[in-house]
Amino acid sequence: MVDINPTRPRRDSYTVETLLAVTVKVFNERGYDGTSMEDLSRAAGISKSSIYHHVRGKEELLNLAVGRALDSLFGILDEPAAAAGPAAARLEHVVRRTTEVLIAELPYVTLLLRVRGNTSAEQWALRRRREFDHHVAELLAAAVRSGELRADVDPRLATRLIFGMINSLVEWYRPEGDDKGADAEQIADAVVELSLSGLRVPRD
Amino acid sequence: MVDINPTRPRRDSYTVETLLAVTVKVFNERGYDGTSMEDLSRAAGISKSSIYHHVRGKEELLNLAVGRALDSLFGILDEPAAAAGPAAARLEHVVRRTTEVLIAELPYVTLLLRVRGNTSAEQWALRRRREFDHHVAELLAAAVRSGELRADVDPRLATRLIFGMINSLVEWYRPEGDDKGADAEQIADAVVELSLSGLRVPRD
DNA sequence: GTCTATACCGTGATAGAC
DNA sequence: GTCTATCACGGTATAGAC
Repeated sequence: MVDINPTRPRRDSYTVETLLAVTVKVFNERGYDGTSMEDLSRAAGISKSSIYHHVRGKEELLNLAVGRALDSLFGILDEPAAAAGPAAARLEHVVRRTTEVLIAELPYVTLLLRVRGNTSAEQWALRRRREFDHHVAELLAAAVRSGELRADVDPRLATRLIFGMINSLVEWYRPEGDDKGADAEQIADAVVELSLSGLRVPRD
Repeated sequence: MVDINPTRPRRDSYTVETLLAVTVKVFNERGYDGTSMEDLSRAAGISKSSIYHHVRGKEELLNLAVGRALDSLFGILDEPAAAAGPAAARLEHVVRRTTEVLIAELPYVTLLLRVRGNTSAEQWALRRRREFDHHVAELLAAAVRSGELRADVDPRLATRLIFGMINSLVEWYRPEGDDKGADAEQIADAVVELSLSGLRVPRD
């Protein structure tokens, strides 16, 4: 008989997937470098050496986590609404979806955003993040050229500030209850509204 | 004869201040936990044990750095333009000055923003940061109540997003050349403009 | 104020039994 | 698939000479 909820780690028998979920939680609490294999074994409820049965070591756990986050983010760029139509509408879609994906994959994206580039695998993650940002900056620049967005703010700078706004979610957002979807909706609205229309009351 | 530039660390004879400058740089590159005393001694050009002559240990260096960043930030709230006048104008001043201070004290604020709360000193730093944010959220809420800002965005959420935008500077901004002040001005303008008016072209 | 030498402990990782 | 036992290494920190 198959387990009803395969994403929740069960004591007695881990898979890489369930072990990863526990691991990422601890990494985010204590930082990657601040987490020892001892910490992980305690959190998972198994011995250190049992962890090595599932993965090569600590760094492999990090790679699996950030890889998953990157896949989710790049998936957004392939969505129809991000690939065709007026540039400003495509931008709005990417901004909204990035916010939603960040919330849906919160632990994994959190870890991705904290990677500093100490190892070569981390540097690869940083390069892919820059690639994603660059793609969005292109979109924003196109919207400026077509007159849909203001020309008096540097597209690169604006892109960075908007991502700063979105990415900062990992610093404070904590899912509560079962209406995580509604939460995400409300926050995504605020992000889109703030970045496109601003806080000031409209004059008309 | 007194040294011309006491903020630049000289080989042969460190002070706590000059040692701190080197330390913070390395902490930001490799992460606090990822930095060993060996790393610090190599970067400073003195032996490990010489470092212990100046400070009690690694954690004291962290405390000194984040304390300095917090002092700079809280100094903003005492400025006249932040303490009196219409709420929206006070908010705009705090947003602009926070951006400027962050750029002026970049290495120290960067370290502050990366603190995760592993030790009690780090938890204290997190509490003070929240205190600062709370103060600004109050300002924003007051501006909403007086009708100066839109009422359809939650003040707490808006505050967090704006700080997210500002704080994200530490992830990518690198001072270049000698016009650091001009840089700061341009970025602060963009932050204020984006958060208050948004990217969309005005309709009037 | 700096050095060399070293104590001591926690770390990531392995061996081999069950 | 998990365990206990153990290893080699690198970490923070200290002692004491110059």
